[in-house]
Amino acid sequence: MDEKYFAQKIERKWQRLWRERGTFEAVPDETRPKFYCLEMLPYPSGKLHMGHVRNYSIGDALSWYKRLQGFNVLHPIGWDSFGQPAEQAAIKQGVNPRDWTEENIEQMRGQLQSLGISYDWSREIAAHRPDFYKFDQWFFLKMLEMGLAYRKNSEVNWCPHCETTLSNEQASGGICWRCGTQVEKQMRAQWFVRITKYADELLEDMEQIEDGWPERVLTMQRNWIGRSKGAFVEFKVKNSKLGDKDAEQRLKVFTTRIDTIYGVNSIVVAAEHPFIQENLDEFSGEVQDKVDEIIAEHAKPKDYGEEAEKDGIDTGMKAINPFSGEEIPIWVGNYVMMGYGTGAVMSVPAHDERDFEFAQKFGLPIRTVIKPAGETEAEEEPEVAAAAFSEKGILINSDSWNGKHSKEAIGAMTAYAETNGFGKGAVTYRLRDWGISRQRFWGAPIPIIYCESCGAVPVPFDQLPVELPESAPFTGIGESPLAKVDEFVNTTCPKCDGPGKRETDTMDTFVDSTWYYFRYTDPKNTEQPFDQKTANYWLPVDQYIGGIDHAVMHLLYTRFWTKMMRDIDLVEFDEPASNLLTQGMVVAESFYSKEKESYVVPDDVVIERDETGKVLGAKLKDGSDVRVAVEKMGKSKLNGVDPNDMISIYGADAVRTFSMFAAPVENELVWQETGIDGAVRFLQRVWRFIYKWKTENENWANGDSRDSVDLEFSGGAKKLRQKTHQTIRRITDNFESGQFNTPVAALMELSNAMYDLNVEPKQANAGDLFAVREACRSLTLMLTPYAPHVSEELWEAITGSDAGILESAAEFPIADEDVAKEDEVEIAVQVNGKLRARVIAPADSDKEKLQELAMEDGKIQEYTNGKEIVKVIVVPGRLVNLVVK
RNA sequence: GCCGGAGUGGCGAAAUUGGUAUACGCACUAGACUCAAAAUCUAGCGGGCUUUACGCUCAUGUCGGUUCGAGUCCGACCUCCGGCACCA
Repeated sequence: MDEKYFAQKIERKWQRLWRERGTFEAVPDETRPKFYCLEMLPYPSGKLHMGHVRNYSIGDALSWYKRLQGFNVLHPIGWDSFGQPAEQAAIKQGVNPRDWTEENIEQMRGQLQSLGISYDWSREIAAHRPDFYKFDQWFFLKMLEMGLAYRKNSEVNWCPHCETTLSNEQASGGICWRCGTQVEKQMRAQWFVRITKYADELLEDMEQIEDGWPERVLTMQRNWIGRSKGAFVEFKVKNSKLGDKDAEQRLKVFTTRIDTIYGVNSIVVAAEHPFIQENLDEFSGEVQDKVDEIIAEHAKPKDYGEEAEKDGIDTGMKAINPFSGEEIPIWVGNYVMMGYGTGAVMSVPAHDERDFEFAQKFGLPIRTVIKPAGETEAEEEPEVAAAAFSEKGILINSDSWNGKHSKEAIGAMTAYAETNGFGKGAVTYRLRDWGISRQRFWGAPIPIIYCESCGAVPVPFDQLPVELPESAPFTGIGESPLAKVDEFVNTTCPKCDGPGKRETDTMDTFVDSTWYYFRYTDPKNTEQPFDQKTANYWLPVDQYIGGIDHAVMHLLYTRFWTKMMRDIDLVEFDEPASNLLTQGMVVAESFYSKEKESYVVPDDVVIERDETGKVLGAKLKDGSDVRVAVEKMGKSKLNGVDPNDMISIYGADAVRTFSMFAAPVENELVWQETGIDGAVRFLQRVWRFIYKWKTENENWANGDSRDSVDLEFSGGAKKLRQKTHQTIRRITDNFESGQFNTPVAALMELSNAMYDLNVEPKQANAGDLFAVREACRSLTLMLTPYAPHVSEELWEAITGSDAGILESAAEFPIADEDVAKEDEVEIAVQVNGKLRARVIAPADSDKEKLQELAMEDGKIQEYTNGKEIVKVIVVPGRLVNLVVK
C-alpha cells in the first residue's frame, strides 16, 4: 500500500490479478446456492456512455455482494451486435459491417475491463457471429415446426425515391431521412411469430414474478397485451338498393359493453373493411370519395400524438339493432381501425368518449342508457350530455333489461345474444403477432428457400447456419443488400434439388436479445442453443438489470421465448427472470451552438430560467444563442461526458461509486460531473485512515488475534463499534431491497465516525485498536461492491496478504445487534401534531414512561397548561403526541 | 393521442414505508495551516420574522380531502420523462 491513493496503479494491478487468477469465472457447483446476475447486453456502438456505466456498476455491485455472501455467481456479458448502425456505417463510410462491429466490440470490451466490472469473460458472446445466430435460425425452424412461425402480408414504410424500406425511426415525420421524400406504406410478405398464442399465459404467469418485478412494468405489459372480455354482435344490414340481398348481409362488431347496446346510434366501419370495399359501387360518389380519402390518410405514416380529427360519412345503408329492432345508419369513420377487433364498432356516444366526439361533430343522436349506480332518482336529465359516461352503472331506456347493473347485464345480454344466434361472448387482445422480417443485411438470415415447385421450404437443420456473405453492395438505395448478392440468393431447393432462391430478409435484432442469456450458460455448444442441464442449473436469472425503456417489448418477447423453449423441453421453468430492476435513463443536458455548428460544454453556457426553474433559453458566454436539450444518452451522437476520460481523471472506483451514489437506480439521472470529487475524497479519506493506522500502530498486524470479550472499550470506541454494526445492518437491508445509493452515504458516515474517534494510533489501547480494525474490515468489505480495486488494496493492508478478498474467503460482515443497540433515543414530543420539544429517553422505555417524560418537559407544560388532554398517541422509540383542547 | 412513471434546499438527493422533513454528498461562505496556492482540517449553510431563543412561523410541483399527525394515502390539475410494435 502506497502512502497516496493512486487509482490507475492499483486498478491495473487488481485487474491483472483477477484475470490471472480467473477470480470471476463461474463453474456450476451444487454445494453452494447459485446467483445469476444479468445486465442487458449493450449494442457495440464503439463507445461506452454513462448509461452503460450505471447499468454495469449496479450489476457488479450486486454480484460482489452475493459473492461475499457465499453465492456461486454467474455474471456474464456479450454484444447485441446486429442492427442498423453497422449497416449505416457501411453505407456512409464504405466499411464492412463485420469489421466495424468487431472493432467496436474490441474498444468497448477494453472500456468495460478498465472499469473493472467482474465479468466472466470466458463466456462472452456476440449476436453477429455464426456460432450464435445459427441458433436464431434453429429456433426459427423449431417454431416453424410448432406452427408458431408463419408468413403473411403486412405493411412496411416505403420510400418511393430510394425504393427501399425504412424503419419507423428513418421514416419519422413521414419523410425519408435520406432524401426527404414523402414516405408511403407498402404491403409485403413477411415472417411472423405467434406470440398471441401465449397471450393468456403471459398474463397469468405474472403471478410468478409479481414479487420480483416492478409493478409498473407488469402494468405496462398487461395493458400492452390488452386482454378484453366482450362479445361479438351481428347487426343485419338493410339496404334498399340491394333488394333481396338484405337478409344475407351482416356486420359483426366487437364490444366490451354489450350492456350499452340500446344506446347505439350507428355502426361505424373502417374504410378498409371488406363490407365497405364490396359495397363500394352501391354508395354515392361522395361516400366513395370519403372512403378513398380516409384510406389515403391511413396510408401515411404518422407520428405519435398526431391524432387526426374525427371524420366520416353516412353510407346511406342501415343496420338493425338485434336487441331493439331499431334501424340505425351505417357510417364510415376514420377512427375505426381494421386491425383491431372486427373493424367495425357499434357507436354508443353517451358512454364512449370517441363515439361521443364523433356524434357531436356530426350531430348524431346521443341516448343515455346507463346511469351511475349511486343515483337514486334520475334527476332532470340534461338535454345534451356534456361528456360521455363510460363507467358501469344501472341500465335505463333498455326495455326489459332496465334496472340491472352493467356487471350483471353484460353476462345476461351476451347469453341472450348467443341463444338467439346473433352474438357470441369472446376475448380479444390488443397484442399482435411479432413481425420478425427486416429488409436488411446486418441480421441473421431467415433460413427459408423459395422453390418454384415446392414453395417456401425450410433449410434443413444440418445445413445451419445460413451464413451472411462476406460483403454486399451497400448503397442505401433499392432492395436489401443481401438480395443483390447472387451467390447468396441462388441455391438449390432442399426438397426437389431444383433451383431455389433464399429468403433475403433477416431477423429483427429483438430475436437475439430474447435468448442470449440462456446461451451464456453454455456459450460454446455447437449442437444445441445450450445444454438443458446446465441451463436449468443457472437459470432463471436471479436479478435482471436494464433500462426502463425495455419494460414492454424486449421483456415481453423474452418471456414468450422462454415459454416456447419450455414447450420444446429446453428449460423447466415458465419465467426467465425472478427479479427485475429497471434503471432510469441517464441523460445529458446538451447545448448546441448554431453559430459554431457544434455541441459546446456546459461550463461555457449561461442558462436563463424562469422562477419555476424552467429553461427559457441559453446563451454562450460570448452572447451567441445555443439550443438546450436533455438527451437520452446513446440515442443521439451526443453521449455527454466520455466515461473513458472520467476513468483516467478520477479512477474507475470513483466513477462507479459516484454513478451509484448520485441517484436511486430507478430514477432518471441527469449526468453532471460536479460531485464526483466527493467520491474521490471519500475513497482518499478511507485510504489515509487505514494507511495511518497500519504504519503508525505497532500492533496493527496482529490486531485480529484478540477477542472483544476481554477488552475494555472507551466511550469513543464503544460508539464507533455501535456505528459499525448499525452501518452493517443498514447496508445489508439496503442491498436486500435493491437500494444502492444510500449504502454509499452510510459508508461515508462510518468513515466520518472513524475520524471522530480521534485517537492517535500510537496512543491507542487494545480496545481502540479492536474497534478501529473492526470498522476498517467492515468498511472495506462493504465498499467492495462499489470500489473493488481500492477495497482489494485496503484488504491487503488489513490482512497483510495480496491473496484477494474472494480467494481469502472473506464474507460480508454480519451485524451484532447487541453492539448496534442504542442506549438512549430522542423522542419527539408534539402538541396537536406540532413538534414542541425533544426528550431523551432510555431506548427500552414503554409507552407510560414516554408519556410521563413528555409531560414532565417544561415547554410541553407551557403548551398544555390549563387545557384538557383529550388523547395521547405514543409511538415507542419515535414520538409522543398530546391532543389538547 | 394511448399506456406507464417522476416532481423535496442553489444542485444530486435522504426520510426506518403514515410519526422529529432536508441524512450523505456537491457548490458556496468564514476560519485554521501556508510566504502563497493546492490539499487537508474546523465551523456555517431552506425561506421569513422577532424579543437572536434549546424562539415563532412558512415550506416537499399546484389546489382540495382523509387523519391526532401527510413528502408518504385519496381526488383534480400543471410540468417533465420512458414506451407505443422496423432504434436497440
